[in-house]
Amino acid sequence: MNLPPICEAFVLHFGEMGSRWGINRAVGQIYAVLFVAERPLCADEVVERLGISRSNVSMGLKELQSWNLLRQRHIQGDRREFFTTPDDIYAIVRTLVDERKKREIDPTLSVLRELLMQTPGTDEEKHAQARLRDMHELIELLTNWYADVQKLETERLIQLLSLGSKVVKVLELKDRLFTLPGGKSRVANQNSND
Amino acid sequence: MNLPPICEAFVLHFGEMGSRWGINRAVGQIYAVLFVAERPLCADEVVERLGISRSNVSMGLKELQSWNLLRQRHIQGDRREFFTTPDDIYAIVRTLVDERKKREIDPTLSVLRELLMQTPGTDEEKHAQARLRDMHELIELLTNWYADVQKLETERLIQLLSLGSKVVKVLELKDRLFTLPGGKSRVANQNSND
DNA sequence: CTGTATTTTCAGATAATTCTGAAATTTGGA
DNA sequence: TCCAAATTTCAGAATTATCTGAAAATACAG
Repeated sequence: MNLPPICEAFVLHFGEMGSRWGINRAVGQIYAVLFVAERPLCADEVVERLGISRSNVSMGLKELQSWNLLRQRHIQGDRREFFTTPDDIYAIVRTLVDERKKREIDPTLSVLRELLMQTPGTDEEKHAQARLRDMHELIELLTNWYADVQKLETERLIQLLSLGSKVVKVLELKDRLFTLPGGKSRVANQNSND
Repeated sequence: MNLPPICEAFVLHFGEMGSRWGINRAVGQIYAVLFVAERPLCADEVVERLGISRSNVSMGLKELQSWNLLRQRHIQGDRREFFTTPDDIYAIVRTLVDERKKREIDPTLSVLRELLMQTPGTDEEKHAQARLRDMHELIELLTNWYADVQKLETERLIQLLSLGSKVVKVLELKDRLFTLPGGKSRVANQNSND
């Protein structure tokens, strides 16, 4: 691997981590190399830095492109294509989450919905459906939250995340205002599940 | 596969999805079978339902246990061990996130910190460190948010998530209150990054 | 302690994924 | 159009991961 020590350590770690997700080692390493590079690199430069075959890099770049994780650059008078990762790391994470959602969550939701439509034949199936309903509800809660929060500008998102659970103080206040002394909520809570 | 249609469809999908994460197909299927089962199952019952070898089930159960994803039950006068998933799906997701964080995020954070301590030898390394610093900062923001929110009771968590970006209205109000007419924030924002 | 039910381990078989080099294709300039 | 640089494709090799059956280990009643 033809990289300065800091970059090499990062690339190796990132490749390793990538392989714990659905992404294979080479693809993870290619992304890491582009992520730390000062300028866009062409495929042959990636080959040189990682010491893997040209065809492997070609396939890896294609895969990363299918995830929308790369930007392409053309340099005047040069036929090669150059690749970078977006400068804005928040944009990278948004893309990553969007794509994983599209590939993993959405199909799961549609399977769950389909199975919840079916008429259970036995008590066993009835119970299974109840479990799937819980799962469906939770995934919807999470994806709706994400869809909502995703619309925010990065600065607002950072504010929101920095606040963490302190937001709950607002909720507690709201509860105090809208709850009768007995403890029962005055307003029905659509997400209450017990 | 010896399961009613609804269960079978779910188990197959879940196994498929599991294999896109670091988890292999059999392990995903074992978890799915236990998740939809009406009562705790012993290893042989899992074998019967999935049609895979006894040893594969044994290894799969061990792996799931190392993720803290199973509860064990002993039945009076029965030598076998019975397994279930927790009833509370929120508890399941919390465990899942905790474990993934422990295995993937924490090691990454420590690699990033280590690399950021090193003295860069070249401009290339200096630039790489700047990128790693961005990544480190973002991961910290996300994990701190999670650590904070994780402490909430499930009902509060649901409230918080249901609110989504509506929380931001509070932030906007806060900004209006604490911002001078010129537009510059009156209070320094520790997380501003532009 | 003995015998049996149950679980675990692990070497080798099987299957799946990843990687490569060579050939085919595409691209853009002359 | 033709040529050469650049990229992509793909069959088979190399590597990894997964699965199995048989053997070993463990647990527990009597």
